[in-house]
Amino acid sequence: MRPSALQPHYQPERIEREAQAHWDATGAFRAGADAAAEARPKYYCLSMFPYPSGKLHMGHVRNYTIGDVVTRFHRMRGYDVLQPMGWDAFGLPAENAAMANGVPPAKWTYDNIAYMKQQLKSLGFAIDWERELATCTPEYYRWNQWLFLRMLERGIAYQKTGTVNWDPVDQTVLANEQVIDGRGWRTGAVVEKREIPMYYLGITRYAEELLSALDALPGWPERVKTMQANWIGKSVGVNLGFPYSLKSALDGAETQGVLRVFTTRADTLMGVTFCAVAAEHPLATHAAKNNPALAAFIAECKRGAVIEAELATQEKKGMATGLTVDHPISGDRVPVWVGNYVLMTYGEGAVMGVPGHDERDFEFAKKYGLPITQVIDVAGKAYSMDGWEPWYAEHGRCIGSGKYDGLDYPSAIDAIAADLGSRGLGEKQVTWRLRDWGISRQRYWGCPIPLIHCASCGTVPVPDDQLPVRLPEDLVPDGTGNPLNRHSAFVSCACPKCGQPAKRETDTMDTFVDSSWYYARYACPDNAAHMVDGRVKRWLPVDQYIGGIEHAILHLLYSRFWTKVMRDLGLVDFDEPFTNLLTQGMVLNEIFFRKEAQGADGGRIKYFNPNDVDITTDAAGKRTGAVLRSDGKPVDSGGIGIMSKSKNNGVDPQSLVEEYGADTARFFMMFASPPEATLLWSDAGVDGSARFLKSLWAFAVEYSQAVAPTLPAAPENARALATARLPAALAARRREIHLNLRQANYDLGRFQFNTVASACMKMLNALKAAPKDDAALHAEVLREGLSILIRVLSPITPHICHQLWRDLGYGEDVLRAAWPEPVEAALAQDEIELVLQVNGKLRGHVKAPATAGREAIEALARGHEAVIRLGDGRPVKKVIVVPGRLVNVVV
RNA sequence: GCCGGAAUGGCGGAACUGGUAGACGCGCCGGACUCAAAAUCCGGUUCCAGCAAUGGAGUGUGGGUUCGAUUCCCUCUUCCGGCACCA
Repeated sequence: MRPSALQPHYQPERIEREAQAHWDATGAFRAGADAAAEARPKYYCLSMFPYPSGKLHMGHVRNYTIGDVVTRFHRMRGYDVLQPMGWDAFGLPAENAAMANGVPPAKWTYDNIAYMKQQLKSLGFAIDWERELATCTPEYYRWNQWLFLRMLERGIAYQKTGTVNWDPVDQTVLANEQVIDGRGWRTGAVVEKREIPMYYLGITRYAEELLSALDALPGWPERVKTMQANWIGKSVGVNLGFPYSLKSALDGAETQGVLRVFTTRADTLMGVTFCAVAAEHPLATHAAKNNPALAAFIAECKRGAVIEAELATQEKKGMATGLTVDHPISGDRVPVWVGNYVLMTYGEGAVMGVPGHDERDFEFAKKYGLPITQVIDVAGKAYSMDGWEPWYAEHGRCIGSGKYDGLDYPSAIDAIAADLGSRGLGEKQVTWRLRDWGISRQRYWGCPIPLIHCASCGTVPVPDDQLPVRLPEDLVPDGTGNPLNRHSAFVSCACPKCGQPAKRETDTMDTFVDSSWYYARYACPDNAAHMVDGRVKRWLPVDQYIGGIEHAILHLLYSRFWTKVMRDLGLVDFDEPFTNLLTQGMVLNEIFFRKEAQGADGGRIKYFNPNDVDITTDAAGKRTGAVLRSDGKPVDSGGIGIMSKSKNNGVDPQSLVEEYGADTARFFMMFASPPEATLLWSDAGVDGSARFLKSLWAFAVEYSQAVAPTLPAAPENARALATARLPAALAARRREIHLNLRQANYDLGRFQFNTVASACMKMLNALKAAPKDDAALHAEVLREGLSILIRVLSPITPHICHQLWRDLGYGEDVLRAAWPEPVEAALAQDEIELVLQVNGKLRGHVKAPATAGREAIEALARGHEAVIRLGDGRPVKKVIVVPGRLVNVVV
């Protein structure tokens, strides 16, 4: 076809508008659009859907550009690609916005979705928008409710109590994020722990499969699999009992009991000098009845943090209960302590204290003067009570353990477990760190839990034909508890069993429920009668899932669990939802804040956007501080952290797109760093990306007439340029093109897009440097080179490539072009240059025919001036030849 | 605290299986064009010594394996992510 006239100047705004209009008009990104598409192999490329927080942030742009590059690359390689998009639309920020602005969360959310969708469109992503979904719509969340009821029927969902943060002033449950230094974020009141009834999903039933199936996920990064395995935390040990008898304070009656503990170090059992229980443990409660000091200590422990990180870092404290239990082997009396470091949620809520061989117990014993005994000997090491040494915790042989002396770790555990078993006081056991998934949230903006509480029938599931339980969309939370509680139209209902007036459950589901199966719904978002249908079979599982590393554990684990539940219900026929996973590194930015002076209960922290902050430097250019531009007064540095609303350190990509265009924004995002790496945001360098695209455009304009009319579209395939007839200098440039193509293809395969961007820049540099002595041959090399460059670049900057492909006359639509492959003949060379090393140090280069053998190269090296000079007559000990790369002479 | 990861010029980063460290780009320096500026183009740019040829040092710290280590092993430091109610 004849090329149309290229605009003389690069006009991204116009090019991008036209390309997007073309894609819209042709329905370019509809997956499975017709029979021809269905005939191609499918490829499901999914990026984690965004929370509609208001505007896209850089993390989104990075995530979705990566997904788009993968999508477009596979499309050109012949796949029928599905890349859908939707909205993780329930959650806390909508309630916070409602409190701040008085706007209902629903309106705020839908407005945000409309704005962000337009932003996504302006970036030119190859998204099939016909499949768009939002989790806050009843059409979506009814299936959360439906599946929850199926889980309830099977006992996978069940009720028990759970601990929450309680703000006593606002009379409301707070998220962990809303607790700052133990105080409520709005009231500043000291937060209390509360035990309330909650619904749980039995993820621990799937612990074994969730762990072992990690091995069947070769397409997942090792680090994610390791994190998940550690989170699931399978440990094999011994569950053992310390018998005790208690005298009732009321009537003096003796009750017999057994304190259960779990340990992976049963071999150290004879070194037990105390036991420690959690503050919530029944023994602690019992002991506190007549012991006000202990009761006060327990109360203090219970007041403390809910968050594990805080529990783990707080000072280890304990108090004796005055109770003792009997050692299960020796029968010795062992004192029972309450320890603030013992977690009620792990194992039995009690641990045996072996200060001789556990660092935490050692510190605890030192602090409270409890005895320490050595019961494990490691050959050649001398034990001392004075200070902890890491080897104390190593495996060794038992000493000071009576009949077990001399046994090694496994045999000691076997012997001790056998003896405990014969007394009915213990057995080997597998314990998991993983806990069941508590999904109840005392919040408005979430999926209602479909239950009804009836005075006579108890808790009754909402019948399937009454689903969905619709969330009223016009409420405005005010921070004092769930507004659903006060909304009688929602709460009041009839009991489905007896018809009597009853109350609807007002807790909503954890938003992780919403995101645990959305990937399946994209296959059939329009099905009003079923959660999933046959179309899932074509698209699922997801071939490539892309999202932030911060989701490595929770979201991905919950999704895997949910998939297995759906499989066991016969809804899907695969075991794992995501075949390949790319964990994108986070986009970080600096954090600036001021602690504002406030009342007696401490200052609130106010965060400032880095865009509004100037860095001050000294004469040497070294950073001295930071000031807020608006008032010139200093702000504190909060270090570097993930871009987030709460830290106000996000950078709006919109301005970047408006100033430079989507292609530049996309190119820079890909060029700045490899996808998996953490990226500290800086827009220094955006200019370079813009310059490259401008320069590419100018180059295409300059040579469009020379290059355009002569050759068919993909000459490296259709009619190979004969390297032999090219002058050497021109052939060398052509070789660069194909070398960079080879490199780009390799890098695309491993998702290293920054070097793909580099390769494109190098290709343009090579084309610019191609000698023009022979105008016809020069034009042919350019014709081929540009066609390769435009196609390789098109997944990253699709708009400019769309336009250039047409205007240079390569074809109608670069989307339908075949992906280029390097031509072997173009890569071949007669003579190669080898690195010459003497004793491992670079001393020069030797040229050799490409066909030269080991001996010939060795001879060349021995005769080299540098080898003779540096060898200084010493005998050559060894010559190492790495074919095609280097020769190293050792003297 | 525990689990996972990262560290390379002034900056972002490259170096595929242990084989030329710093590709590509930014910034900076010098030059061309311009009345001037912007834009663009050309050259230089890890550090130290030297006019140069060249030599030495160098991939967070300290050690180890190897003819050869950014790459493998051990140690430490700092930073980032997760820790179950932010998403």
